[in-house]
Amino acid sequence: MASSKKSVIDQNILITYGGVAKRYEKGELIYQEGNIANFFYQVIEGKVRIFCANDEGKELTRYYVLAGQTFGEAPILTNKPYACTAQASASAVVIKIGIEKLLNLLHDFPEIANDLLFNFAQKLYASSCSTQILNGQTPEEKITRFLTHNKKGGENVIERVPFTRQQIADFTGLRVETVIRALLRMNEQGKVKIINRKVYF
Amino acid sequence: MASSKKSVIDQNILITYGGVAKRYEKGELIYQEGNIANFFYQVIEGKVRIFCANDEGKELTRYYVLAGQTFGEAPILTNKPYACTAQASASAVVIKIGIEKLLNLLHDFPEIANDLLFNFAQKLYASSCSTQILNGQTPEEKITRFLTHNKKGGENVIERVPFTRQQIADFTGLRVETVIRALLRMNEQGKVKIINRKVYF
DNA sequence: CGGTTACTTGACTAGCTTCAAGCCTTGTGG
DNA sequence: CCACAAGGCTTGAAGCTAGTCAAGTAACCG
Repeated sequence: MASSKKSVIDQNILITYGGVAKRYEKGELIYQEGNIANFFYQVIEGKVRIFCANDEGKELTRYYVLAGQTFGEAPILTNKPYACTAQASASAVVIKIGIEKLLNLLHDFPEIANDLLFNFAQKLYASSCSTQILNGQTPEEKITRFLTHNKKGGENVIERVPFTRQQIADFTGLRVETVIRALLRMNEQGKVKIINRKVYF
Repeated sequence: MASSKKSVIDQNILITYGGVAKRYEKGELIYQEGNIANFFYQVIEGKVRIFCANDEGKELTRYYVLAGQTFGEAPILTNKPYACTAQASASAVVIKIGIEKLLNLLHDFPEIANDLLFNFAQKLYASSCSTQILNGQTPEEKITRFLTHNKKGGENVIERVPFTRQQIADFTGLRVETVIRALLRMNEQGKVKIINRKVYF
């Protein structure tokens, strides 16, 4: 089995140092907000959604973790309870590894620690961006920021938005109806294009 | 000059590798949202406020950086424009160092890279917490989360809240009046104590 | 073709923001 | 020691708008 070049940490190395793979079915929770953090995770297959819930149970999507990417790092390294909940958003396989084992691994492979540093920097940056989204005053502003941050192409490229209105709502903290009405206004103003219910930005 | 034990990176090492110290007066901007990221910063003295502004100019405080702590790391390591603005919230001295010089430093001092990893983990965690604050539905919920995250003592300790109502507003994205009215309700409900205009939680 | 999911629309409401005005507290200078 | 300025805090009234609820319609998928 060739190691995946895209993984933050080579999965064979994770296994060698005591990592354990496990499959989670769609909707299953991997850990919950408030739980004591015991493991560091890396996705092998599928997709994991990280979200936090407020008192009324409304879930705000923080981000999705794809194959090769890690999650649950911050709480385990800072010895804090998880601040978010991790849920398999489709059938997923993840490797989990305890803190001591991870530290052994990082000790033996300093270049992985270095990779992790850059990886953390990316997450920090993404986190700043999502704060910007939530700081927007109007739904239009929040949605525009969200769409901008998630553009693959450059500024002048118009591309199909790969999110449902519900997903946009979950990322921006708005309600579906609000997202729909805001997108309609933005369509009239030419800020987005809606063709056959598909959104282009 | 003895090196400060509390600094993320020993300031003498920073200087040796080409870091430059500079003083900023109260209110002065160190870098602005959208600027190209050129430097990594560490505070020597004073306090720096990191905030992001929305289209209407309303500023959301992300966090304050105290002496010994770093800021501006994520954008420079990911080669992105700054997502926030950094402003001296009191007269402050900061050291700035370019990316190549920093990478040389990290290469020569792997243990500093390791410290930085834990430092990043703490920032990521703090970032998750501030997202939770913004995800709160009601002002009460936002304020409670903010106060909880900023408690020094344990759950059962009641202590003076070291923030003005305006500062709480800037952290939670609310308006002063809303914070005042929410705190009054929370006082009636026994969730906080207001004695002589000082808030205890 | 039938069931499920995604999207849409309208009416109503709650509550945060805004604007305006005034009060209290603290620190400073004469 | 007092007067005053400045910043922080408080209050009230009014309006806007996102949230909520309810009832649909359209697209997708097996």
